[in-house]
This record gives sequence, C-alpha cells and structure tokens, in this order.
Amino acid sequence: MHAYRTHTCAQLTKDDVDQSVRLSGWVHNKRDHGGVLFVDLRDHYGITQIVADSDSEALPVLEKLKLESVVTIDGTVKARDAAAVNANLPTGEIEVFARSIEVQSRASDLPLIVNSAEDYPEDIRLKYRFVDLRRERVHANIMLRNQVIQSLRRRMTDQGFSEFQTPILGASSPEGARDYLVPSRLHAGRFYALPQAPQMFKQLLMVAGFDRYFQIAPCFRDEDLRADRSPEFYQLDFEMSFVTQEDVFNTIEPVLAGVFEEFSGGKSVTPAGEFPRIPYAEAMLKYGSDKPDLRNPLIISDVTEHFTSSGFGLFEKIVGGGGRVRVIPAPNTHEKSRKFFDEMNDWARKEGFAGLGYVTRKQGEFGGPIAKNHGTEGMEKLYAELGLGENDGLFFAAGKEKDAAKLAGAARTRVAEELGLIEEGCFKFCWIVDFPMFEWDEDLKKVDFSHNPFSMPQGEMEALETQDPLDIKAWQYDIVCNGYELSSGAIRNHKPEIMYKAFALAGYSQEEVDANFSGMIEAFKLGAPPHGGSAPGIDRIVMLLADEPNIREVIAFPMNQRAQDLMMGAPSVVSPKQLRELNIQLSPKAREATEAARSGESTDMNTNATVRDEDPQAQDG
RNA sequence: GCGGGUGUAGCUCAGUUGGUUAGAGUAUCGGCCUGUCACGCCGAGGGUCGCGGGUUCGAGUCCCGUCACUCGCGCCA
Repeated sequence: MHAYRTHTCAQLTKDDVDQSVRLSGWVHNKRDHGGVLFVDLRDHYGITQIVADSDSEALPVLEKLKLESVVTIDGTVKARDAAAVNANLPTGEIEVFARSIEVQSRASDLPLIVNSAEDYPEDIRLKYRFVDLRRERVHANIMLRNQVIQSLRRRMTDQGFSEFQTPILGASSPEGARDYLVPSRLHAGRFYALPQAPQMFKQLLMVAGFDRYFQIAPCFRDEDLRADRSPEFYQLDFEMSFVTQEDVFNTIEPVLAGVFEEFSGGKSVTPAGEFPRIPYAEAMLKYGSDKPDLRNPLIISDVTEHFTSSGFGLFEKIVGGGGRVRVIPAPNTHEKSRKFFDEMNDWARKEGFAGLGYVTRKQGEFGGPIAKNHGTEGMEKLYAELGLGENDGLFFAAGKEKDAAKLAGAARTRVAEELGLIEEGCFKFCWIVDFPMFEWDEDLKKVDFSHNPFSMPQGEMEALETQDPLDIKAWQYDIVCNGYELSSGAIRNHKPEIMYKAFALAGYSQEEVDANFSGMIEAFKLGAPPHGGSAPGIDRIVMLLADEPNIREVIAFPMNQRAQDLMMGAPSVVSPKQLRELNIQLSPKAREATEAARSGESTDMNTNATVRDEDPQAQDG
C-alpha cells in the first residue's frame, strides 16, 4: 500500500464499498457526538467523511486533533444509510470507517478558518496566505488561473506561435513606468531593471526571424497600486511578423473570445470577429474614457453648440472660453427625487470636479436651474436633437474638453450604476483604435509621445512630414472588456528613419535616440520585418472570469496595496555586508527607517511579517 | 503626494442623545452527547474600543492629530 494514500478525497464511491483504503488530507471539520466522531477529510480534490467510534483506535487521536492538522487514515469504505447520504458531496454516498490514524502534521490555533466562507481582513489573509489558499474560493481562483493559462498556451501554439523566455535582468530605459532596479555587484554604481514588459526583446525576436512569439511574461512596474494593478503581473505577450493591424486583430480575437467562452460560466461573450472598433476620439466623446464599459447603454453627447448663447451664464462663459458641454442622459428618472440629482452633484464635487449640472423632466415638464435659465424652447430643441423622451433627465459636464470628457465618463458610469442600467451576465469586448501618436504636454509645453514611441504612425514618414503632429494617429490599439483595459498593442515602427523623425517631433535628437535605444535602432538597420503584437493582462482576464473585485484574489501570493509581501516580509532590510558588496550606502533617512524596523520600535501589526522573519518556526529553510 | 471609507474579543459584527460592570455569533478551553455534515447542549476564559492628545463631572460615542488597511485621484498602459 502506498505510504500516504490509495485514493484522493474525491475518488471513493459506492463501487468501492468494503475496500480497505488509505486517505491523507487536512482535518476540514469535526462533528463529535461523544461515542461517534465524524471528520471531513479534505485534500485538493475533495472531501471524504471519516467516521470513528469507540471500536476505532483513531477516535481518541482525532478527538484531540485541531482543525487543519494533516493525517493519514487507514479504513474501510462503508455505504451510508439512505438517510445519511449527503447529496452535496460527490463522495456523499460513502464514508470511511477509520481503523487507524497517523498524524502527519499537528496544527495549532488558526488565524483564519478554512471551512467557512466568512470574509477575513486582507492583511491577515495575506500574512497567512498558505492557509487562505486552502479556502474554497481562492483555491478555485488559482486553479482557474492555471486553466486559463493552459488554454491560452494551447490556443497560441495552435496558431503557430512559439514560446520563448526573455531576460528578467535588463537595462533601464527612460520611457514608460518607473523601473524596479536591481543593483549590480560586479559593476559598481550600475543597475539592472526588471522588465516592465519584454517589449524590446520580443521585437528583437521578430528581427531574429522567429515570426510568431508568445510568452506568459512576468512584468514589473514600480507605480502606485489599484484594485486591478499589482507591481508584478503577467501578460500573454505576443508579437507577429509581416502583419497589419487587421492580422493582429484576427489572430487574437479568437484566442480571447475563446478563452472567455470556455471559462465564462454561461455569460455571453462578444464573438470573435465581432469586436467593435472604436476610434480613441469617439471613445472619449461617447464614453468619456479610453476603456469604455459597453455593458452601460448610456451615450454621452456634446451639446456645446446649444450654449454659445444661453440664459445659463455659467455654460455660456465656459463655451466662450473654448470649453465643452457634454451631457449624460438619465432615462426614466421622472420619479427620482431632487435628492437623487443633488447627490449626483455632491458626488462630482467630492470626486474633485467643479460640479455636475442637471435638468429634470417629468411628463414633459423641465425642472432645475439649467432648464430655468436656458429656457423651455432651448431645452426642447436640445432634447429633440438627442432623441430624449418626456421623462428623461439629463446631466451636464462642462469645462475644458479633457475635464468635461473625464467628468462625463465618470458620471456615465455613476448614473448607470444608480439606475441599475449595467447589463449583467456578459463580457463585452471592443477595440480602441487610432490613438493619437503625439499629445501636447501641458507641463513641459511641448509635443510628446502619447503612447509607446515605437508604434508606427499611420501614414508613416509622409504623415510625419506633412501633418500637424497632434493630428497624426498611430497603429496603436487597446482591447477593452467591461471597462477594463485588457491589452495594449501596436504595429511597430521598424524603420530607423521614421523612428528618428518621430523622436525629432517630440524633441529628441538622433544622438539621444541612439544612446537610449541603441539595441533596437541597430537591429532595425540590419534587416527588420514589419511586425506588431499586443499583450493581454492575464491577471485581469482571470479576475473578470472569476468575477472578483480585485486582482489579488487571483494571484497566489499577492502584495498588499503598499507593495509589501506580508507573508515573506518583502521588501526587507538587508545586511550591511550585502550593501557593501553592492557599493550601496543608505541615506540618513533610509538608515533611520531601517534602524527603527530592526529594533522593533514600531509596534503596529504590519511589522508582524518582519517579526515572523525572526521566528525559526516560520522559516522554511 | 491628495481625497473617501474602515478600524470594538483570535475572527465577523452590534453598541441608542456622551451616562452603571462594552455585548452577540464564531473560534479556543472544560464538561455532556452513537448518525452528524454550519451537529447539538451546558459552562469558562478572552477587550489598551488602532494609537496620541483635547473637550467634558463623565468619551467606544464629540473634536484635533496620527497610524494601518482599502477604494479612488495623481502616477501607470
């Protein structure tokens, strides 16, 4: 007999009755009736009920054992009486009568309970993540993640992509997010940078002639966190040679639609080949966002023209100053109280906007200060143009174009949520296309790249030479699903002369380009195919499929919002010897902070991870 | 860096207008219980009300500051 098990905890059925079996697992739950004891024994696969009574030598041991201890049970499979069958359990028709027990690992008091769905504070869950991960929901999320990755891999290899690894210790480059840096021991004062994405390497793989690359690539960005953002995350990074934007779309739509259909649990998914394509400018106008949630039926309109002259002085003034007025319909709000509208305005102010105006309409009657001042005739004209009905309210976002769009976008979401208009049970994909190549940098008062500088401008050299830089579009595209940006990609600029020209428009000299991007530029001078790709975010995909509110629920060992690993105690203080080897000296401020951590001056609960560091019990060698 | 929310027993939470000894469930410990599957019953222990200061005869409750977690803005594709 195997040392630990003959079956898993999900395997035994009525067909196995009377068999002698050996099971191993965690003590999930106990029900002690004095003379008879029931134990739910759990492993990765499932739960089997173990029974022990006074005839069993296992009884006194199990009685004393705490939950989550690990045991091996030798016993006999018994059929349960009809009345005792548990229909909720795949193994519910049988139980195992324990003849003997071996305790593999004795658990002490638990910081959180595995057999309950109760929510625990996230810092406790993260500190004891190995226990948290035993719980049904998180365990299932991590398994879902595994399946999604397997499926993505299969779908990519089926389409002729090859998987390659790229370096983790790379060179820092000036554009993009803040790099995580790793000091070099052999080269004093120099640093490696962890990849924000394997961008240059995947392009160089195309230059190297591999034609179709993909990788489940770890990416690192040292920026502040959000619910859908972690400092380290994974992308389905891919790149293809000799392709147009259309080819990239046709390749990746079936992969994403396919994997979503496979794991959506019955939710509808935008079919491959039917992802709507929304130009960036249109997205900003109609949805107030470059990652619109298409489950939200509300569409923003620009009504600036109606307020060039208006009794409503505030809007007239904004319009006169070059600003825009955008509106968000609030359908069928005739029965909403004034409070509803006022609270929307309060919300907008709390969000840092100047305020959200509104017009109410009940049985054709307009209400609210904007309607009063603008006049019934003007309002009717506006409503007719927008196709609004006699019971539809209207919210107004006014200001500089960027601010008005942003407020309108936030209000569109808020209004739809308040009115329950967001369609449920679906994944709605779209492409955002035609991103501007350049934008005006208000701080530096100059033209700068609005996205990745390696994207090919639409119209290529001719566009750069003849058009206003701010009018030039890039072959740059995002995939958006339910309001989340899942992927960003581009057809790359593989021509050095266009690269130099594009950088020149953004104010960078050829020498600067050569200095910062020498590898790429050199490569493009030695025979580079036209190529493009994208990189869907794996964590966000799994988060959406698992219907979780944040990315940490689908990461086995996530960091908290301050980029700490509460379980392992990262980032940690290192020894003076390590620092000396790296030729690194701490600043006085850093010395003070690390001294405080060492002497345990700070006694708040978040130093617990560090305390655990020093607990030999907690070290796993 | 900024704004919102939260912080009361190991955990989940209640705690009235500022008023007696801060409660419940769960977990833990002890006792009882031979068919449970969220087993049940009896009992016990467990509290710096995040921390510091203030107002007050009196603060879990009000005020100021601060810390932690979290959501968002800035930042970031």
